[in-house]
Amino acid sequence: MKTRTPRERRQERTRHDILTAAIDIIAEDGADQLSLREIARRIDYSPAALYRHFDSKEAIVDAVCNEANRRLGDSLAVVPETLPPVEYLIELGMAYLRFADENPQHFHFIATWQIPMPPDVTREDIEQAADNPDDPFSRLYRGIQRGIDAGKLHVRPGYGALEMAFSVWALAHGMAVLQTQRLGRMPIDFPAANRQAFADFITGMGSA
Amino acid sequence: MKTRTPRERRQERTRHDILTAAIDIIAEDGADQLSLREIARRIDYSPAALYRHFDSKEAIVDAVCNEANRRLGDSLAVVPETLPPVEYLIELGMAYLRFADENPQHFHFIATWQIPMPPDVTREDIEQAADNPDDPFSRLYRGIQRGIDAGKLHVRPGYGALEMAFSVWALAHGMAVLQTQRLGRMPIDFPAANRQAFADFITGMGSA
DNA sequence: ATAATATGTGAACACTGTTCACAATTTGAA
DNA sequence: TTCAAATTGTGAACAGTGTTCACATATTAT
Repeated sequence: MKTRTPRERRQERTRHDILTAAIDIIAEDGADQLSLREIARRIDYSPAALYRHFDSKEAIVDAVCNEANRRLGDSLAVVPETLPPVEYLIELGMAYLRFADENPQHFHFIATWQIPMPPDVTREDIEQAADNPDDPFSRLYRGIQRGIDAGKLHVRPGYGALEMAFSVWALAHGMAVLQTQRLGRMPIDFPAANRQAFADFITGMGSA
Repeated sequence: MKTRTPRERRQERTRHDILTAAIDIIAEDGADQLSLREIARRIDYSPAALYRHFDSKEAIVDAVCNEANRRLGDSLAVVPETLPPVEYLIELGMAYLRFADENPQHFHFIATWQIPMPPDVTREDIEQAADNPDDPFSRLYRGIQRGIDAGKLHVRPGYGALEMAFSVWALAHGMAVLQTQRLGRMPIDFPAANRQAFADFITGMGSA
């Protein structure tokens, strides 16, 4: 049964309207202006009606986060995987920063919101999840492994692909947070400096 | 006139009580449980009374942020400045991460809250502020400069001490954010991995 | 003693997320 | 077609939030 009933289609459409309204509010007025009443106002529903489609505001915010994460994946997808490993990792980081710069509200939202982690994540889980072609972290993870395979990144005891991926992610994330929220007005040519920082970090990870 | 009037002493004490209550609430129940009414309840005032001492909740939060920043400065101060530059920078980063790990609520608060930056910051401003011995960023900045002077860090066109300090700060900040809020349950030996990442980054910044 | 200032309060306002009894609609089956 | 069941939307209410304001009290300075 691939085709859905009218009711399910309407339900899906309403869910979509709610999320679209939420995303618009965030983009226009910022995340702290997001309220159930404002969402309801925009889509001509009563505030209580939202509870027929989402369990809570938190559920709506989670859905918005997932959508933002999907868009981040799209932004990272433009980096061609045919690039040599080192260049690929640098461009991946730059794409991450571009996303944060062009969608500051959404990025701040992602960066701020508490995402509960599944309590136990094993290395096997991560290996398997790495197959997901669109997941942002998986993209980075595969890029790191290509760098290792090409001999450009140097594995050390207790410091393998996962640790490298985490560290590079942390560098990019920290840059994005500081630039969008805090130190963005410093007299720095951020794109140039960021590119150099990525290059230095990857160089350091490749030294014997 | 160094000695203050009784009224000023009471005023100062009340301000201190308010901030202490706010910090306690954050430490005990988390930043989202911080409300003026709960602060007032704890110090036996009416909510309206807080407005005789602070302009708004935001003003209270700003003061808490400053206090948290001061404590961060204390945590960084334990790293002896007599260490060789590279080791000093690594230990400074580790101290930053230790602070975030041991005061997750306060760190999340600092990391989350929007601090408005003075609109224009010049290099001269930063050079002067670098004299402040206790400011966390200044500490890092001076450590970077020691590394440069010792020939351990390699200055490039458009990538000097300020850019290096910003990048190292970003790496540490990103690690702290991800570990305390997001990926802390990954199967990684974080202290060891973080140390290696700092070392790699600094190595990379020293390569010709 | 008196006028000026500072400090604290209760009540109210406009918000927020959430719940709930109730009505209207849509659905699936007899 | 009829009828019961499930779904969807609503207004009202509740407890909570930050904030304001007229009013009373207490402290200071003249």
